[in-house]
Amino acid sequence: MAAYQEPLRAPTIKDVAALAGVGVKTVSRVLNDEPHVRPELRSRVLEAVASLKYRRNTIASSIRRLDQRTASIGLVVEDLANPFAAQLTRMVQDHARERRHLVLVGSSDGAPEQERELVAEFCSRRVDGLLVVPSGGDQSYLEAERERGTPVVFVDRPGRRVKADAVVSDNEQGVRQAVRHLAEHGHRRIAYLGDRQSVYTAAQRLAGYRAGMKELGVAEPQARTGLRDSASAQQAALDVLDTEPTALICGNNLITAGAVHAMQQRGVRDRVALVGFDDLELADLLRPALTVIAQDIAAIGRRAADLLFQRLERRDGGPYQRVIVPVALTPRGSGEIPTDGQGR
Amino acid sequence: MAAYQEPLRAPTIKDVAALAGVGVKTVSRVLNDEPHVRPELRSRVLEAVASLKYRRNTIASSIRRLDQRTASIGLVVEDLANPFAAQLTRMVQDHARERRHLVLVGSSDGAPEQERELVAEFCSRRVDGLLVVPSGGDQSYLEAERERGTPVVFVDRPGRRVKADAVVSDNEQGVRQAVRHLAEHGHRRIAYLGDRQSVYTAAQRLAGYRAGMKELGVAEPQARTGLRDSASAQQAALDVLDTEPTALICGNNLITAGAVHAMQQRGVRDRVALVGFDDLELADLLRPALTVIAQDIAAIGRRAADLLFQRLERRDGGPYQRVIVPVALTPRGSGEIPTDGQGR
DNA sequence: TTGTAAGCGTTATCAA
DNA sequence: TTGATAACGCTTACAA
Repeated sequence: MAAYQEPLRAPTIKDVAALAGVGVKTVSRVLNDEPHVRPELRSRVLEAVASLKYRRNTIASSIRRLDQRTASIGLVVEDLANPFAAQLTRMVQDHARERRHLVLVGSSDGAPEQERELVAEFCSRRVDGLLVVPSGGDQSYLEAERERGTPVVFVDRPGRRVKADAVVSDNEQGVRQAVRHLAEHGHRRIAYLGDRQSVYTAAQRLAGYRAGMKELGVAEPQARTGLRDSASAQQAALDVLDTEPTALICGNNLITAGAVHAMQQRGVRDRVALVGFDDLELADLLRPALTVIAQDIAAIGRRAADLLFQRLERRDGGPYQRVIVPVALTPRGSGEIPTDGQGR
Repeated sequence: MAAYQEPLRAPTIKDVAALAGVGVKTVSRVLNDEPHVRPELRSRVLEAVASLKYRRNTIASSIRRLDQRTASIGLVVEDLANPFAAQLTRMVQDHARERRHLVLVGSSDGAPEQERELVAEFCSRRVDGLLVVPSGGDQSYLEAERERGTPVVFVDRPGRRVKADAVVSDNEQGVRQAVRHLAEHGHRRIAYLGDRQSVYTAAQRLAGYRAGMKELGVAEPQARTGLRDSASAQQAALDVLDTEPTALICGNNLITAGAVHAMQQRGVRDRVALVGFDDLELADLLRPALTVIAQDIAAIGRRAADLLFQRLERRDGGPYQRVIVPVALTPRGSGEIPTDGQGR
């Protein structure tokens, strides 16, 4: 009579045992592929499992098992909608899947409290390990988790005031390489546009620019920093273009987008060289196509996942490591525009 | 002596009770904000919680609680590295967080077995609900989950052979609108490039193209389908351009990228109009900038999450719904190129 | 080889 | 208002 059907109680190991006519331990043995089960009983159990559509309650099993493992890991990124974070998450997922682990993800939006909150929720769910792209503030609160046996690996930037592994890109070398690349095409008046120096990666990249320019023997490099979005980058680029640089290096993809806008506005896309940090979806469709310093996101994800699972497998994983992943300069046109005597 | 420190056992509700000098039930009451606890005891419990750094084991609590809720949901997308999936996931996360739920994510890569496997893992963890971007094949296997009380909402495409809610974009109207838009700029020779018709969205979009062209009174619309990647789209676009259309509509962003390449190769970017389905990161940096039919990913994510949580809140959520989310044509230049008498 | 009983950390029951 | 005790679904210890 009732249109609404009460949901069926999910079958338990007991139901399976009863149907198969064996004890619960035998069912447990079969489900966990433990030895010492007569083939006949095994098949009877499997039949019962199939006919009841039994599905093991992983979370119940984890609370009892000695290692308390949940076969899940937590990942905190800054913003999952951002392509870097999305690709990273995908990589982490793939590596987690190989180890039969599931991934809980959350976005911190760069806010330390949100980061902490997510970590707390993950730990409340007893994830086996944590992968964190740390926001500002410090990560000392993670010491407590680590002491309780939850390993942490930082990604993209090292954590602060906490001992843990970290996997980061070689930001400095990347920009340095960009400077050299432009120098090879005759540039010396190379300006730099960067994000706030409080951001770890931004500071590293700026350092790379300075080091590169020093190497080039340019006394007064021109760097504009503190650019937090595309619009401010565009404005800064317009200002900088007035000083007639022959080349521009942009510290991240938002800045690159702003700079391209500015260059189009000034009509100098074909005359001023441009190298951007981070690859962009349509980089090769622009004219000239964008030369970029591309991060090896696949490698970052793999190394981070490997480190985490390594610590998970043997509790004493050795000293904490900082892995530095090389970046690759990808020439597509905009970084190979020669000076043609336009600079001084 | 040992360099390696044995991880501390995480404190339990019992430890808290002992320290506070109360029974475990009282602690549980405090943690769950239940009434009938003397303020004095409450504060003693909270003190103990703080000093032990106690953190409730959510998974243990879920196995005992009557509703068996885990405060987590599962999301299966095709490929998290894809911007559509990434933005969708972000939206779902935000809405889940509002309801204090966590999100487990996985990528199916469009493979039905991977989709099933992910769903199985999620259900094994007893997620409260499922959000699924269905792959090919059918989703009848989800009936079992729904019967056991796990609601399912399909996203982007409806599931097959299973009754469940679905939230999809208005693909047909979108392309139809694109045809009208181009017609308003004088076009009649409008060609269409689309993905395999076995893909739900591709079939809908093609239907929109056909309907639009019929409305326009064009007897023989020119559609090329079956394009599964950028390279094949580029080749198809080259072929199609030989027939001298005055405008092109592309069924998804991979195809759009291929078509833009082809148009640049032929040097017709400024002469042939272009409208693409799906927005692209740098669409406004191209010259001419790309006119696109943009999906409202925020709305899709919100509606899907709302439907799911609605079913979660009252078990009898009413009849299954198919929500159709409007898309928006975003003019940026490439879709507003006039025919200039180049077409016939 | 198999099954019974205890126990994981929590919430539910119910008597005090 | 409080807490002892049972129970959740599972694994582990141990006895048969």
